[in-house]
Amino acid sequence: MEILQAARCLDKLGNPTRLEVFRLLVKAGKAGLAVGDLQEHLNVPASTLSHHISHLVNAGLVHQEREGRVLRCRPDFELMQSLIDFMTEECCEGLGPAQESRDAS
Amino acid sequence: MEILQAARCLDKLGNPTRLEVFRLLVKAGKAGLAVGDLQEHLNVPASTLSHHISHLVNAGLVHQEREGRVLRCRPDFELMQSLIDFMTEECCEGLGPAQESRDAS
DNA sequence: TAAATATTTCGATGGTTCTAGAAATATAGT
DNA sequence: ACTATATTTCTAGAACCATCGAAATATTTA
Repeated sequence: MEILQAARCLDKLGNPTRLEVFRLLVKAGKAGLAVGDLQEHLNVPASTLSHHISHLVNAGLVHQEREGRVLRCRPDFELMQSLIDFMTEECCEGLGPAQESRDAS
Repeated sequence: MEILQAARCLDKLGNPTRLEVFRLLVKAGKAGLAVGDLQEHLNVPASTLSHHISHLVNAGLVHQEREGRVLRCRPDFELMQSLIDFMTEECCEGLGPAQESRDAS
């Protein structure tokens, strides 16, 4: 994953409401949740929620599919894993006990 | 880690300049980098850079220590690991092959 | 076609963030 | 004390984001 895409995803997940939305979707598993289900969990008006979901969709973190009257939202697990991999590899090296900045003699 | 703290960290890392700052610090290892070192890598004015660094410091992702005339910045590896753990546990379950949403019969 | 349900789009408002130049502060060396 | 270096704080404007009510759109059922 490129750094700009990572920053974009992190930015979207950096809003408490959106992070909670994403978390609820993940907890719901592959079946995901309808927008209305999310609304019941999150004390926000429909228009505000819709706005936040569209951010997540734009970033590719969530996909939507219409099922009759309801819109089902599913998280993109692969993208999330890519993001976590990026953070681990690019932003968290140096944690291991053997890691030291080699002295530049 | 609580969800609000996670959101705050993600929000701070969600800016491309700040993400790059943090990444550079991680790559530099435990020794970290001085603000001036960062400035040479990142094409931004000092005041803008300082502003971004203070966001990272406020979130606890970076610590600063004065060394003579320069301010040395070090990433908080533990906090970053906590954030990655949060994302993995709270926002990425469901990836394993055996994971399915159990039918609520 | 009308009514009900689910969700989005529109529009306005207030707040926050980004950016960057100028001035201020801190430290070290002369 | 003065100068140079390193970095922050101040200030202001532009851009962006969150919020939410109202109106619009999509779908199902009567």
